[in-house]
Amino acid sequence: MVKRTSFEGDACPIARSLEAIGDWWSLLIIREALFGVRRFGEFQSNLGMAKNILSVRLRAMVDHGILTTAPASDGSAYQEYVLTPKGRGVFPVLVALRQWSEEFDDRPEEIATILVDRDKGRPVKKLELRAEDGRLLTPAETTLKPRPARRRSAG
Amino acid sequence: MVKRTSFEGDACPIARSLEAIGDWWSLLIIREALFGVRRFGEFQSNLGMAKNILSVRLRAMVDHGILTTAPASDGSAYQEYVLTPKGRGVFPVLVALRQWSEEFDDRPEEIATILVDRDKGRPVKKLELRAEDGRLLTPAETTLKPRPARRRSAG
DNA sequence: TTGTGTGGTTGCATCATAAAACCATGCGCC
DNA sequence: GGCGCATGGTTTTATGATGCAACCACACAA
Repeated sequence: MVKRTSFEGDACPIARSLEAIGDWWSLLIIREALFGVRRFGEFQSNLGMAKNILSVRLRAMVDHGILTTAPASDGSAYQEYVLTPKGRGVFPVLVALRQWSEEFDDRPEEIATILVDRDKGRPVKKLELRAEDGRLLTPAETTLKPRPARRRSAG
Repeated sequence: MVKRTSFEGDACPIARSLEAIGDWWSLLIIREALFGVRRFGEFQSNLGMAKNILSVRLRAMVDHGILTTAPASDGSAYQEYVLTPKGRGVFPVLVALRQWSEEFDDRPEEIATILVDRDKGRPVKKLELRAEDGRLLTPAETTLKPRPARRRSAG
């Protein structure tokens, strides 16, 4: 197989996420969707991507439960693509990517926008990883444990 | 050009991040590196990926300042690949991907590991986006603003 | 019926990826 | 000091993914 090695059966949750949204376009499509974009043509012109690729990606994300097709909404007879809760759950990933760029990009002056708290107009805080008791955690202060079996092994 | 449309000059920081780490393997390589993997062969066998691709990815990430090559460390005469601060800064992205999978994966029982606080052995908290004053923010409570110009326009 | 706009699908050229073969170096061994 | 083997890659070659352009389908209007 010279296929693009699927991570579908992988036990690592990171690999499993990448299986769904780890390609070039999906995260940008979700970014647009979070801004309220719903129509095929709007995705296409905003992202400047090929229509066939967009078509394939939208369908894949619908299959993954990230998007849903809604029959209409503003009168026109075409369907729309709206985020499911699973799709909206990608938001922290996008924020993490954004903040990584803001912190480490070699040409930060080329970054056009900052993410702000809508109420105050002030930049948001950096995402922080905290322990159950609220302690800030560095990567080294974390570790992986085997997932505990579900009670009754989920019959 | 039928190239894989580069986002290099894009003003969106998310696109810029994806330009560097948005491909199939880079994030998994960084995941391994955060676990302490440093050697070519170890990356290769842990990830089960083709050696040529690994070679290309490692070089690209070195070029991007995510990894550095260290001449040696444990006696053997080969070089190693170690994360830079920029590389370690990817950690929140990986955590966000992991948590997305944990929350929304269709087959969560296939996820093998959970991320825990090393001290207490307890699961870490979900990443949260907060305003400057500490208020929890939903996507809808955020917005984008043009980046303010640097003082003196960085003459 | 023709024309236009939206929402796609199809065809074909090109690029990226993957597997395997090959090459280079270091090292144990005799 | 030549032989085999492990490590760390590079080259070769086949195929899947991507991108552009052209085409098709449907709704609506004149």
